[in-house]
Amino acid sequence: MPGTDGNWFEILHKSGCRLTAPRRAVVEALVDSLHALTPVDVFDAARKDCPGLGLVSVYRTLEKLEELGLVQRVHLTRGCQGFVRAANGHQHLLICTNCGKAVLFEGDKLEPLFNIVSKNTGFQIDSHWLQVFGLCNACRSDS
Amino acid sequence: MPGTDGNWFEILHKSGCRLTAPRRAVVEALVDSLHALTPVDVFDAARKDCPGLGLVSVYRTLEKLEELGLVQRVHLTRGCQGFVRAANGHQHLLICTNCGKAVLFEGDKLEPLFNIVSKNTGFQIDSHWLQVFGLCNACRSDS
DNA sequence: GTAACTGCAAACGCTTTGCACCAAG
DNA sequence: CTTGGTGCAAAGCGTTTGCAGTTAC
Repeated sequence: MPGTDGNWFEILHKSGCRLTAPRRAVVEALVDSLHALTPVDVFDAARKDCPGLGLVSVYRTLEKLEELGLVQRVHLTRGCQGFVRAANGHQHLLICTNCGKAVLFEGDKLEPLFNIVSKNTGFQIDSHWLQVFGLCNACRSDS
Repeated sequence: MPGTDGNWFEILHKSGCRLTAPRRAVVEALVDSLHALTPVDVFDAARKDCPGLGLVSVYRTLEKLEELGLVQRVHLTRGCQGFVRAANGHQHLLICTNCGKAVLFEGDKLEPLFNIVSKNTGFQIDSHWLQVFGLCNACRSDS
């Protein structure tokens, strides 16, 4: 859903943050991207808008965005340095293992499974976390 | 499933690894544990069996065990430094957010969901990854 | 004017690498 | 004897922190 960046600025503003050029650039980089981005990826992208930007500001803005639930981490086999726009409600991440494209999909259907698991294990289940890996349309055609 | 450590040694041996004291200690620490362990956790536990053990050997053994599919990473919100015994087949991880207890459960039921997602997104789905968080029986009673 | 934000440099912590020695097979 | 494994120390790298100057509001 493009065009939601106005909301992000509004949310940031409402939580007492100032809308500086470096922060704007970082936000734009993440809102515009359909891929999971590492801090350095964000840095590189945002530097085009704001050449003086420092990596530190990227980290600090990412932290704030994660705190506000606007951005979430992507966990890959080799680490969890990726960030994408956060899912709303019961959405989950689908990631292309070739190009890194990230898509959200609905996954409400898990509750029945959790009820069974809860009964069998005695756990009180609070949250879950599903990531699916595969090849996107474009990358399938290439191979 | 306790008592599977014999298999691990056999598998290691068959893939050309030598069964040294440090390696044995690291393997024992992981086989015995029902919790996700960080490299340092493993280090501490394994040092009881093998006092001269170095952290480096823990890293190197973990790498080998992951390579052989005997151990898998646990991804938590703040990082992915945890290791537990790997799941067999279609099992998934259930983790207690209080004590770190890790339990495996069957989760075959996801295929229908993936078929729908695949149809909707054009992705070819290769693998998935489900982790569930909650409180285990013991930790529920405590609170 | 005030408090939040900035970039820089230094500090930090976890992980990896180089190396000489050791031990399993 | 060969080759893989070991511990140590140092290097590496991504992230965090301290700080003085800057800027949104």
